Amino acid sequence: MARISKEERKNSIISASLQLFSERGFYITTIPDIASKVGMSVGNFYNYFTSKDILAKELLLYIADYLGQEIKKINESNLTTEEKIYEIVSMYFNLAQKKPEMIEYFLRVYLSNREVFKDGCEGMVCVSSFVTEMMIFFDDGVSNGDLHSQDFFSAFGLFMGYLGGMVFLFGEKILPEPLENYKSSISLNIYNALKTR
Amino acid sequence: MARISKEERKNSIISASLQLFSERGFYITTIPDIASKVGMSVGNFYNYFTSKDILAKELLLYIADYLGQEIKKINESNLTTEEKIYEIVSMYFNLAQKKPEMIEYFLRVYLSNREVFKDGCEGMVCVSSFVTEMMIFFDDGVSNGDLHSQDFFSAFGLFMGYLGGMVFLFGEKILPEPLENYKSSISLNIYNALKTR
Amino acid sequence: MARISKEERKNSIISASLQLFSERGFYITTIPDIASKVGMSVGNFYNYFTSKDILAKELLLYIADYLGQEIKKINESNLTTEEKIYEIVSMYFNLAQKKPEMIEYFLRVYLSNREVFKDGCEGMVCVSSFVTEMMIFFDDGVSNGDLHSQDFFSAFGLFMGYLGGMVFLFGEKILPEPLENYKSSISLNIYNALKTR
Amino acid sequence: MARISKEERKNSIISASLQLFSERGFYITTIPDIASKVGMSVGNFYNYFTSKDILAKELLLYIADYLGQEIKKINESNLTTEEKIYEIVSMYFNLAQKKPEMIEYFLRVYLSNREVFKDGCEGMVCVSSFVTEMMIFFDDGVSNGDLHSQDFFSAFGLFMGYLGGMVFLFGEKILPEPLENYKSSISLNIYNALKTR
DNA sequence: GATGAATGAGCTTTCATTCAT
DNA sequence: AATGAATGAAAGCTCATTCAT
Repeated sequence: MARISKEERKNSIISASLQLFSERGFYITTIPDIASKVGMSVGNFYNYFTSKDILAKELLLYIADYLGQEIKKINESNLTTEEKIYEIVSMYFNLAQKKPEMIEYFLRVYLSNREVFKDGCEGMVCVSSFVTEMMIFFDDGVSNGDLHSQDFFSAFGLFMGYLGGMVFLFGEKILPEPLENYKSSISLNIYNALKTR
Repeated sequence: MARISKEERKNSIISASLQLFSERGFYITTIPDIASKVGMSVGNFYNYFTSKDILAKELLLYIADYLGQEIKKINESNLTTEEKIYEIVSMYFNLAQKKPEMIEYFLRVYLSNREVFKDGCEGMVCVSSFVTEMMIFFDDGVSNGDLHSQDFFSAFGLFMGYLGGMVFLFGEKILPEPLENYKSSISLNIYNALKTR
Repeated sequence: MARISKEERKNSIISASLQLFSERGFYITTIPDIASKVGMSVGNFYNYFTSKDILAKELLLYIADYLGQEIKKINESNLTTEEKIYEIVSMYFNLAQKKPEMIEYFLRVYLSNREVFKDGCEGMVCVSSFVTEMMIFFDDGVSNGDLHSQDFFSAFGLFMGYLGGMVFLFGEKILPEPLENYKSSISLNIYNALKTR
Repeated sequence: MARISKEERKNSIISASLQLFSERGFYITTIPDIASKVGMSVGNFYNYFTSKDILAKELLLYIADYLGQEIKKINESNLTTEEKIYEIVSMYFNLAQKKPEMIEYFLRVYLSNREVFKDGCEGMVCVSSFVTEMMIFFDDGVSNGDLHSQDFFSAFGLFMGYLGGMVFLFGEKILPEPLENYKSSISLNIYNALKTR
């Protein structure tokens, strides 16, 4: 009658470490911190993840998969391109408010600790499930005639850089209004930047 | 007959640490690393900066001032708003190629190591000289009737998030073309996003 | 319908641990290593040996018994003392080539990890079955008038130190020729050292 | 007016670690043990030796050099080969009594922890200053016509294996008499084994 | 007998910072 | 101003052993 399955244990580590890493940073968070948050011994942690770096990489995959699935839903919906942009912005900002650790991990851990992800997550290897869906979104928009054709990364940089920048400002408590209130204007800015001219 | 003034010594620490922090990251870089790159003893380092964190904050001020001055020049020029956008993008990308450590420091050290800048650089305190000039740019554009009026941070997030995102992709060697080639399309995207509707 | 008796299980642990200890060393080899080589769980290992140290001591007894029996056969044969020396050398070198783990365990684990054998294998307690047969060999030789009378340990040190030294050099791949080729000259050296003067 | 030079500090680490390693074994001895025996902080230890393994290798070189020098003196003396054998045995046994840690390190640390010396001390690399002098001893004896010509390692194994074996028995407190008393008979045994036939 | 998750003490090593010189 | 040896707390990780199932 095991209460807690191995899978559940692993998930609780993922959840605890995601929070700690995104709140405090990768180097500030220690394995004892994580273990004690999960309610497990340090030694036992290593039965689930063989190193701190490997945990970091698995977290990245986890988040990229999550975001990829969310965008996939939007891609497969019957919305217009302009509406899809709004939905993506909305999903991203909602996530940033409800589970800030996911977006923060992207912004603060992944984007800045190159050395951690160097081996095993080169290029976009570990975030491909997310990037792929963004590619599909753009390709669809261009095929529809809604978006003007351009280098994917230029459009990607706009979209994700913008959203990331806003969440950063939000996290710094600099924004005068709740993220919610920016959804429309930001979606419109993005649409205006990318739409067919 | 001192060859090297105190000011020059300080500058050489700034220059060396900027490179090391942006290449390797804040936590990976040690004070001995910096001291040895400067050609100075560890003990003497502390005559110039009283802690590693304080060095990090001074670097941030240094970079924000530099960027602020560059944007100020553009603000004070006789260019149209659209041209100014191009000039800012151009300045930013040129810098990312010639002195990548400055932009990388912004992206990788400042944006992600909150704990380091928490005390002393809350909010925008340490980057105000840069943010102020960006505010002037937007205000001017709106006054001119070139840009539509909106929450400053929404516009700021677009501009800086976009540029930061592109430089990140560039640093990851993911961009298929040199940064140079993106200047026009990105400036146009930004202009279309912000211009009067 | 148990396929594997308790005795067989124990033997397979002995065999696996002997190999691992002698190849990698006592401290490098972990109980999980041994268990996985045997194909058994870590927990179950402790049903057979109550600690790592106890396993080490049982291995020592096992090897000493084996060697003791081999020498006993030679002692009980009708060979001359000189021939017996050759047979002992030959047996030892053959073993070092066919089952190197036994000799290596003697040389590398027993001789150097005093702390492990301190309690329970003091003095010659755990190797007495082997030492006893060597004593018999010498006593017989002296009785025969073939060997000159001397302190047993001086003769024992010569014999076993010499053989151990050669096997060490062999294991280090320093010997220019196969062990085989040294049998005669070494037996002769030993005989010349010990024979009646 | 520095009391303790860097060189002296290093020597005190060598001396302390040699004792601890040979008494307790390599894996049982911890860096804190060594540091506290020297009266130094753990961190400072690493200013002198960059790792525990490197310390172990430097100790080996140190001992091999010491032994090499002692044998060199004997080689360069005007003694007969038989007398030289006695001198070597005597030197070795004296050392085993006065500075047992040196011989014990050879026997217990070097001979058994292959993994520690694998990188950097392959073959005889780290003990060559000692082995070389033993080679000279044998070559001289053969040139003189005192020793019969044979594979060097066979003679070396006899000599060093024998001495090592005796010191081992001594260390185990198995020898009925002090080492001193064995010098003559052992020298004679060695001489009889190696002399011209 | 058998399993393997769990424990926790303890290891090697690092590094910001200090301070006697 | 300059040196660099010294400190010591703390990190990541290991592993013999236990125990609920």
